[in-house]
Amino acid sequence: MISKNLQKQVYNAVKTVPKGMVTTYGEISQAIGLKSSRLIGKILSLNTDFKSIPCYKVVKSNGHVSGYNQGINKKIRLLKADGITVKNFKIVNFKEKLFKFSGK
DNA sequence: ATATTGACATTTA
DNA sequence: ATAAATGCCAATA
Repeated sequence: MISKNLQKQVYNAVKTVPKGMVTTYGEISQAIGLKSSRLIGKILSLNTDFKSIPCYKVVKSNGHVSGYNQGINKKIRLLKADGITVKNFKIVNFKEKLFKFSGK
């Protein structure tokens, strides 16, 4: 189990991502103050509470969409709904869609 | 204390 | 391009 405090930090970070933007596990981990992306994936997997946490905005650093308990297909669909173009499980213009917390 | 695992990232070859 | 190795944090056995 992950400390709820960690989860809370992850949720906060994900919610900070503006519409039409996505983020990566690495960015979130940095935003939390860690350097490991694995924690993020695990925490999100424990919750997958897409009602409150838009974890569909979280993708891999290379722009490849992965990880979604509800189904990767669903995640892509949600991304498209946010204005993100996904092509063959990859985000188009990923760099332009990537939102960096880097900072505060 | 160590070993394993997890929706991963980065570097090197 | 892919494959292998290393790093990293937290929880569990």
